[in-house]
Amino acid sequence: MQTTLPEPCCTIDLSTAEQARLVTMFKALGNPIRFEIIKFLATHPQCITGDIVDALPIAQATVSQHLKVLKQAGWIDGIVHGPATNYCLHVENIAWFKSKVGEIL
Amino acid sequence: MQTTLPEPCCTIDLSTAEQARLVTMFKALGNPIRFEIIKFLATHPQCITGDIVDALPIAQATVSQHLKVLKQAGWIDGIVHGPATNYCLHVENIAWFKSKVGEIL
DNA sequence: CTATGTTATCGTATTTTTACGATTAATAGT
DNA sequence: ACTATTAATCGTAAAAATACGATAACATAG
Repeated sequence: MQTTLPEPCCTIDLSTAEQARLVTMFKALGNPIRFEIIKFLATHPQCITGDIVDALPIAQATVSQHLKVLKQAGWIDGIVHGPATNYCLHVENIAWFKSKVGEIL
Repeated sequence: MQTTLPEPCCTIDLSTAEQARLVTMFKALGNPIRFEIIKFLATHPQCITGDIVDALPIAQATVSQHLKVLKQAGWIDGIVHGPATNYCLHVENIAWFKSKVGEIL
């Protein structure tokens, strides 16, 4: 009953680095708190860490950790402004993500 | 130096259930092996579990587990055909994912 | 220089994910 | 019914993610 492996119907053009970057972006948004942060930033552009902390039911240290993950994944950008940090969505990377997902799926 | 929380610039229309579903889909693809499986299915439509196992460097039990995660997340569909299972991408759910991501980001 | 406000990092406990071998389940062929 | 083939599930060990309090770092105000 074993069928031979069908020939590929097409190829996907994606470098190892690009694929790793995509997986990292998927992983970063695969967490309810981080998704909430992205949603918050989408509706509240240019807010500081404290605003995000206030909007969430978790400790400041944990929020900071999640922001780090989102930043390293490329979803957000943090600009230090005085003692505070302004966070915003990284529009270029988000566009790249959507474009690549559209190519593949 | 504390700024007041800026007013939301817009709202995002997303039910709790939809948001949970999106997070689950992001999480499922946030794993290198599962991403590879999706890529494999995109280029090799209608193959069986064994084909996927052969294409990956991990044990059959682990592949089966990953397939379950992808199926529960809605990325793929498994149709039992004799002793084997044919897997394919769940095109409707994928379209839904892309559409929602486009709305939000 | 000191105090304050803001955020990041450290150390750690708990939970979740990942991977494996072994076993079970289910179907098809003889 | 018996055997072979295919895939899912079980039990479990190891690794990674998540959350917290405490502390450190850094800029600004006084």
